[in-house]
Amino acid sequence: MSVPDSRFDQLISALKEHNFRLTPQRVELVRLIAVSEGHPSASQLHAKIKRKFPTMSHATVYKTLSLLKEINQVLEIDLRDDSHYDGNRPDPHPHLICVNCNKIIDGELLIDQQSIQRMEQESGYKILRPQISFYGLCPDCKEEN
Amino acid sequence: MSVPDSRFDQLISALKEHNFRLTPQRVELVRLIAVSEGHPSASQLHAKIKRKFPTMSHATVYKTLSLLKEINQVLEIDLRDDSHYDGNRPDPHPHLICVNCNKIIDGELLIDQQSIQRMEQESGYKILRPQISFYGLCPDCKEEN
DNA sequence: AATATAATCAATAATGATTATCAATAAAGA
DNA sequence: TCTTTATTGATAATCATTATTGATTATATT
Repeated sequence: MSVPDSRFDQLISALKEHNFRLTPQRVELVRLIAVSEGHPSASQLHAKIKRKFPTMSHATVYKTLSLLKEINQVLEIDLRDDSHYDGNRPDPHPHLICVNCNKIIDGELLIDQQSIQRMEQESGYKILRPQISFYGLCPDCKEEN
Repeated sequence: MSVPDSRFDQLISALKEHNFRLTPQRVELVRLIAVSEGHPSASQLHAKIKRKFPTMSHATVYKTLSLLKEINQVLEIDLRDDSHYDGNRPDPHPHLICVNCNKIIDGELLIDQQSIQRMEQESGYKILRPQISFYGLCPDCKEEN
């Protein structure tokens, strides 16, 4: 009870809370997300899940990721050719994205909650999902110049 | 001299500085960007520029926008189906994007330069272009629930 | 001016991630 | 077990963006 749930359990609970059905495909995708390191793309997740569910289609992966995104359990990292997902840290945080090799890592940046509230008040928007991307050069690609 | 250049002049100067040629098509696109209000998409800019240059192709618009993006004169706002551009405020600032009607407005958020430098040091990345998007509901769409 | 070189343009086709459709299937609760 | 209805999966469609290529234009050099 006082022990924090595993990431897997958190995700499953979130799906239940929102009355989404727990299909085997979903459970497996959630498992993959929970154990994933880094920031896999939809295609990469699809490739992995096909080992257990050879008939799994792209559309299903996309739909499940959309669900999880909507209930704020995964962050989407919009790249031009290929969205990636962060399933281990649902809290808003920035990503550093290499414009040369596309490597993505988590960034640490204190996001002032008060500033966000002020922005909501001034704009009248209800903010649902922050997406903070810093495009630049990773250490390796920085040297290649 | 002490009077700040117009946005148009700034953009033209930036292109010159980087030794990009000033073709009539580019000058016109820059003009459209300088006078644009809001956050036009590549298609919208293309539609406008076709009035003066009926043969202008999409590719040329994209290439010119890419140039301007690289020299940090326009911010790209990556939406899934359709990138939009902010050509009037090249300084990093957030955008509020309605997930329902796609309306985009500028946000005001003080981005602590020190935090960014710290993030660069910790990660080893060289940050070139921040992109900060807050997805949510605009005032109109907020009510429709 | 004339020529050589390089940049840019425009038209077309190709790419490829994402989404729509819809019949078949299966989860969840009675 | 039965019923309801969300979900799945196969297929095809969409559509922004990019690649390609040959023609055109600007720039530099003589």
